[in-house]
Order: sequence, then C-alpha cells, then structure tokens
Amino acid sequence: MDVAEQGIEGIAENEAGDFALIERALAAIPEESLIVSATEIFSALADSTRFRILSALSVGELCVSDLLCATNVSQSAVSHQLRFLRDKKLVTVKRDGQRALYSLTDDHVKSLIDLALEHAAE
Amino acid sequence: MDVAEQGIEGIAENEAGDFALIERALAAIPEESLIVSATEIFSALADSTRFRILSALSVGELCVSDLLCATNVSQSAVSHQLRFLRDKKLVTVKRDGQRALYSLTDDHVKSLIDLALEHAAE
DNA sequence: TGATTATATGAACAAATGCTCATATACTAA
DNA sequence: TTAGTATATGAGCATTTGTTCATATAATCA
Repeated sequence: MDVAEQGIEGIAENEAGDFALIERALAAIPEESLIVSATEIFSALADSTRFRILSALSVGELCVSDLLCATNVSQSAVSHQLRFLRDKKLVTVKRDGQRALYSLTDDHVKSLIDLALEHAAE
Repeated sequence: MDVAEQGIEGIAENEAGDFALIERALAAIPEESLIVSATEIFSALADSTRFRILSALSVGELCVSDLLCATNVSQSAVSHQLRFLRDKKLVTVKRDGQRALYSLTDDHVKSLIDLALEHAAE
C-alpha cells in the first residue's frame, strides 16, 4: 500500500508483475546503521594482513610477536592493524608483562572466516 | 615434529607451554590462494553500495534500474560496481531485451550478509 | 530511418588504505 | 639507574578505491 506506491514511483517503467519482487528486494536492504556496521566487519576481513591476524586469533589468545609470525609485514604494520581491529572492537587486548595478549572479541568473526573459506574452496 | 621445530625457530622467545597454541594458530591460517579468494569476497561486501546491491539481489533477479533504487549513487556507479561483482563471479547477468538481469551466483553471499548483520545487531 | 530507453565504459580525481621509517612508550632485568 | 625487549604511534608516501562526467553501445519503438 504505502510502501508499494512509494516503490512504484521510484521504479517507474517496470511491469506490474515485478513490483512485489522489487519491493521485497528494497525491503531486504538493512537500515543505514546496520549497513555501516556490517561493511565495517567486512572491511576488517578484506585485507590479507588482518585476515591472517584474525585467523590466527580464532584459535586463541596470542601476543604481537606471535602475530608477527602469522603475517608477512613489519611489526609496525601489525601494530597498526591491531589498533584498527581494536577500534572496530573486533579484538581485545590485555597486558601480560611486556606482552600484549590479543584475542577475538566474539566468534562471529570466526564464523565469517569459515563461511568465506567454504565459498573460496570452489 | 617438523612443524613444531620450524615454529620454534620463528617464534624465538616464548615459553615452552605456549608452543602448541602458536602452532595451532599458524596452522589455522589458510594458504595464500584461499586468503586471496576469501579477502576478495569480503572486499566485495565491504562497500556500502555493493552491500546494498548484493542485499537486494539476495531476494532475486533484478535489473540495473532496480538496483539504482537500492543505492544512493549514479547509474554509472552502479554499472561500475556490477562490473566489479561480475569480475569476481559474485553475480551473473542475463540480457532480457533492453534490460540486464542480475542475480547472485550462489548463496554464500547471502549467508555472509546474514551473519554480519547478526553480529552488527549487538 | 531517428528517437528513446537501458546499460556499459573510459578518463580523471579526491579520498581512503596499508605500508615503512623513525621514534616513543612500557615493562623487565641487571 | 641503564640496557634490552615488546609494543605503539606519527609522518610521509605510493597505491587503491569509489565516484562523477561524458560518451559509447544495445535494444526497442514510432
């Protein structure tokens, strides 16, 4: 009704039979704040250095020099990426003497990695 | 054995008790080609325009002007992004008269979107 | 045919990204 | 304290990204 007519104006020239599908498609698009959050997680996983870091952490808590082994970049680069991941709340740190122990904040990240690998393996 | 000793050299100063974990962490990192594929999918989902396009397509086949309604950018931008998604094999096109009908290549993408939204909703 | 609608593409550009280098901070041990 | 190890940060830079503008191609219709 309201929604349908709003859609009709936006879409203009389509045949009537497709309106329902288009409406559903537009309805399937989450609201902006959710899009921002979702694309942020995907951005975090979209870089190979961060992907390696997060993959490694999916097994458990690790310190920066461990994560250095997990990547192909400098210690500085790892620290910068860890800062990025901290800011996005995807990892948390805790100090242990000289070490900084990082771990995944929750396991959605691990699920996402597994799903993507499943897709990649085709 | 082989693997463990290789790890010990790389890691250098850690206490013996942590080697097992570190080994498992390094083993959890997929091989390069899988990382490339996985980060490519995540990149595709890491942009709000593409995210909107893929969300909309998760409901079914749509033409470019429908997808234009689903985004906030120009027709040209949508076309460019569709080209990107085609190149990455995430969507497929089929011509229908003047229209180009796009659809998702498979539904891993939809699963990834759903998982990310689940995480985002916290 | 020419006009119209739908989609695609190339060029150019601003903004974002990811890295390294140099350096700073934090903690430990002698 | 000083030296050594572990981590963090700021600046600078090259590369990548996403967009718009202008235009090209494709298909339909009068």
